[in-house]
Parts: sequence; structure tokens; C-alpha cells
Amino acid sequence: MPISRKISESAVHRLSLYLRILEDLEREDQKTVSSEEMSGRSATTAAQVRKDLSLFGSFGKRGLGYDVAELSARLRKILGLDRRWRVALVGAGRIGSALVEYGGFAERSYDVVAIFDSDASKVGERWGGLRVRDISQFVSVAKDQGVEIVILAIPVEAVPSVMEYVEEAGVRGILNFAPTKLKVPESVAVKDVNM
Amino acid sequence: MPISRKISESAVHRLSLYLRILEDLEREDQKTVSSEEMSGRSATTAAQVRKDLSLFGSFGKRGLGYDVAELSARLRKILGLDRRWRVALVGAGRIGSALVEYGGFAERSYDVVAIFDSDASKVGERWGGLRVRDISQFVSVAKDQGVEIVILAIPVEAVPSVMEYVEEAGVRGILNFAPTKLKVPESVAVKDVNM
DNA sequence: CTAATATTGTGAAGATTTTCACAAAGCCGC
DNA sequence: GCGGCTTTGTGAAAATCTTCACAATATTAG
Repeated sequence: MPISRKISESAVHRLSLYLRILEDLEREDQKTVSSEEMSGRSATTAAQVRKDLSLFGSFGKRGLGYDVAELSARLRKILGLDRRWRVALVGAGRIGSALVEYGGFAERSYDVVAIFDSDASKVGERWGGLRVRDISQFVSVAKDQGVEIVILAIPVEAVPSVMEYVEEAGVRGILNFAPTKLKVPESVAVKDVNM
Repeated sequence: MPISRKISESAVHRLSLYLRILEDLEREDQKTVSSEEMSGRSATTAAQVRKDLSLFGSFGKRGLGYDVAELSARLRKILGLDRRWRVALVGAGRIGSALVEYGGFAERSYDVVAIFDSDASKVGERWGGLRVRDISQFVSVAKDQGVEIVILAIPVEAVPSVMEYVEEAGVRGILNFAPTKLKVPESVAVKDVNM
């Protein structure tokens, strides 16, 4: 059933937990795993594990369980972690800095390829290998660089003007750290992050 | 109805969004607010706002709406933000460092009063005003300092041994950054954080 | 005081998510 | 190949969460 149904946020969250468990198992060289064992290592039930996985197809073998390598590859694909995503950071302030410096992104599937700010005193700064650019260049740079995801780490007041650029550039997803509800077209996925 | 029913995680999350909206409104000197307006500023519906609030009592006035100051005070109380919490950081590694340095804690209701690690090369370091202590001192220091919440920012391998101390000290809550399911008594609240 | 308007609080309906429970399927040993 | 074990996949039931819809209540204007 590879039909892209609507998957609940909590199901997606559980899938990422399953993936982490599977990666642990791969490291431990375990070849197969049962829904029972997966549930023991997460905070859910075996039935929940099976139901979650069955949303995307039949990955297991009855009597045997799931193939660790195969299932983790499938989950990576489902979660979009089987490819790299080109990300632009908008907002070179404290949150942006913490995000880039913490550096969990690259280890996952996200490459920060451009950084923007509207503050002239920040523009031109070097962050890692990147130069902070003026937000007015967003559309052209984003298109040029093939930016697919934007991390919005700006104050609420700045959101409306920035969102014009972001919409025009046609990004697919936004990770929103601004404490406000974004108005975006259907086609753009927004993940609000609450610090 | 001040009966402590079981409140869903998503309801709690919405309450914190409502509180942020109310704080904005206070800054704007708006005295009252309707569920309709609250829903417009969040990503939910007016009915949901009313239902969520009604879980804790009747805070509004029919025909008029909610008193901004009163409702925000009530939400702060419900969310445990009307008092300060004494927190111990366990794990003086990268995550712990990022957390303490980012510093959002103090602005909220949390005071980090002690830091622990098991690595002898870290013990003794000064972090802000605090000295990193050896984990073996956890129980006595935590009791001494009245620690109520533990931030667990340690690798999975270290979890079992650390948890013995944590349990013995009788903390009330754990913010768990380790990617593993903690086994704790009913009385301890665990919030797993997935980086 | 009455009428018109606004907005809450809440049962009930509807939708979604989780749990249950069991038939179907695969493996192993003989 | 057969019987005994194991474990999946999935309808159906149960639980939980969200939306609907409207009586109850408050305010304001006249």
C-alpha cells in the first residue's frame, strides 16, 4: 500500500524512534527484530509498532520478524533521510547561531547552503564556510542553490516580509522557530518549533 | 473542576501556545480576548481553545471572553510556571553545554543549581557559576540543593548507573536527551527530547 | 426593562488513534 | 510433510481527541 495517505504527526515521530532503534541494532549486528523487541526499546506497544509499519506496506516476515537492514532503509526513505536536503538559514541571531554551531544538521540529511539576515551589520560575516547574505538576495540565491527547506529563526515582526521572499522562491518546507502561525500555501510543509 | 485529570500531551502543548499568545496580548495592553481571537493567533479552532480551557475550569465570561491577565496567570499556574524549579544537569558534554549556554532556562522557570559528570577530566571545571561535580555525589548534593528536575544529557551506556542515583535522590521529573526509554517509578515524570 | 449581539461552556456527534485478538504465514525439528 | 512455535498484518473494538451546535449568560443600546 504505497499510497501516500495522511500520516499523523505522532506516527511520524514514532517512525523516527524506530529508525534510531534499528540503527542501534545494526551496530549490534542483529539481523532481525520482532515488533515485540522494538516496543521494548521504545515507549510503545508491539501492536502499535506493527500498525505503524503496516501503514507503508508489509515489511516483516511472519514468525520471524523484520529484517533490520531492510526496514531501516525503508524507514529512512519514508522519512526522507535517504537523500540530502539543501537548507537555508534565515536569521543569523542567537537561535540561528546555536543551530548551526550545534551542527546536528549535517549528521542528519541537511546541508546548510546559505545564510541570510536583514541586519546590515551581520551581512558579510562568515559563519563556517558561508557568508551571511542580505535577505533581499534570498530569491535568486535560493533558486540558484536549489534550496528546498528554510529554517526561520527570526523575530515575529520580521516574519511577514521574509515570508514574501520565501514563498516566491518556492521552498518545500519551513522549520519555524518564530512563535507565530505562518500563512503558507498548501504545498509548503511547516514544522513549528517551540523553544 | 480543579480535579487533576489526565491531560494529553497535545493539550499541554496547546496551553503553552495559548500562554505565549496571552503574554503577547498583555504586552499589547489588550484586556480581554475571545476564544475566536486566540484560535486566529494559534493553529487551532475556537472550539478547541474553549475545550482545552474548560478542562481546568470556567475562566471566561460569556459574551465577553477571557480576561487576559487572569487567564495567563492561571495558565502559568497550570503549567507550573508560577514558581521556579531547581534543576540538575547530568552530563557536561556537548548537549549539556549547548543547553546551559543557550540559557533559555533561567528566562523560564528553571534554575540550574548543580552540574554532574562521571568523567574525572571534566569534574572540577567551572560552568557559569557552578563547578562540575562527580556523579557519585549526586544523591547528597541533590538532596541538599533541593533538586526537583534532572536534565539527562548523557550517552545511552551511562543511563543505567546514573539512574540509580537519580532514583535514590527522589527527583520529580527528568528531561531525557538520551535516546533510550527510561525505567522510572510512576511518580517520576519523563519528557523525552529527540534531537 | 427589552432586544440585539457576543461569546462561553459543554453535551453529543464525528474523527482519529490505539489496542485487541486472531487468522495467516514462515521456520524448525523430526 | 507435519506439528508445534513464533510473529506478522489487520479487521474490529475501545479509547481518545476534535469539532459541532446551541442553550446559557453577559454586555450594550435605547
